[in-house]
Amino acid sequence: MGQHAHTLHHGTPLAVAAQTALEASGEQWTAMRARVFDALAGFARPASAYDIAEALSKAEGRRVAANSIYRILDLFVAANLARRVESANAYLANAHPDCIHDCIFMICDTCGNTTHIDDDAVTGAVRAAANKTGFSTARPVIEVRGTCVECR
Amino acid sequence: MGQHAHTLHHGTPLAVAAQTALEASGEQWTAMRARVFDALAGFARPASAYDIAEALSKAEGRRVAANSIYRILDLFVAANLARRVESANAYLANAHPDCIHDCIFMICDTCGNTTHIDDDAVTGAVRAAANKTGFSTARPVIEVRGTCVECR
DNA sequence: GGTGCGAATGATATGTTGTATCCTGACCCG
DNA sequence: CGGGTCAGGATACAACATATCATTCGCACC
Repeated sequence: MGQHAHTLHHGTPLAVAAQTALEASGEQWTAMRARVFDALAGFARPASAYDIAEALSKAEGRRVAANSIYRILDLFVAANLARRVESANAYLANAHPDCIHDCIFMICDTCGNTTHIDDDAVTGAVRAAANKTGFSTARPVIEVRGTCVECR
Repeated sequence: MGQHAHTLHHGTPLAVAAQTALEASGEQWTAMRARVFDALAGFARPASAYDIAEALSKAEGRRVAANSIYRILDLFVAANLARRVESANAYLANAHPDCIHDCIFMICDTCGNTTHIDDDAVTGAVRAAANKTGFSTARPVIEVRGTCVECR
């Protein structure tokens, strides 16, 4: 198993790690971006851009438009601060922006809770299987739909 | 590698295999379903429900609404006649509806061409990794975004 | 032959997700 | 001051997906 030590952040330390990572990729850590990150991290489950727009609109007492959220989420994904869950059309904050993995998401079809594992042996096998056909892998999307322990 | 012999169908034999598989799952093979299947199979790349609706509308000289297509596609996916490509919000005809796999799609970000491999060792490893955490896997979504041989 | 039923499809409306375009305001720099 | 760049706002629209009710058709049954 490709296990290794992670620095897992949450709460304010997570936001700090996110800021560090975003700035490391040459982008600014603005107030708006901080609020979007906090909102995203505040969701227990994958949040859509519209979920975040709504949460922010409520919190700030003004209308925040979805396209602003998309812009910022795209930035976050590019900088590894957030991940897109393709099969849910939604996003998750990344708890360890400092290290890069192809991660495997497990999405509960009943409650929506989503966890992930980083298993480089498995993700590496997926990449290898694709590359063996001549395909050049940029980004594996590995998600597992099913039922979580609580909902079993 | 979990390779094994497949009966690969295309053209009319594929439609016949599809009909057989759909009827085996207790559903009717109607004229409309046959047309949707043909339209889907006629696309080289993953096709959205709207792509199919448009193709059918043109071919039949009448407006075919998207919801009819969605209904039929859902049926096809349930009966393994078609697959949904989650990261593309689109569908592909299954070239061998007779046997069931967790398959791995490779989607070219440049040209959109999509191929797949059936590698039970790899997909089994994904299922196993998820199940080891207590998660109960129903359906792995394994898709690889990247660049195909031609676009390299 | 009429009648009632269920399955498949049609018509329409609406909800959700994602982009495009143009504009404003802040900041920096010469 | 004047002009650049960048973040974000406003608006519109495109693309994807579902909900609801109506219609049609085949078929069993009387």
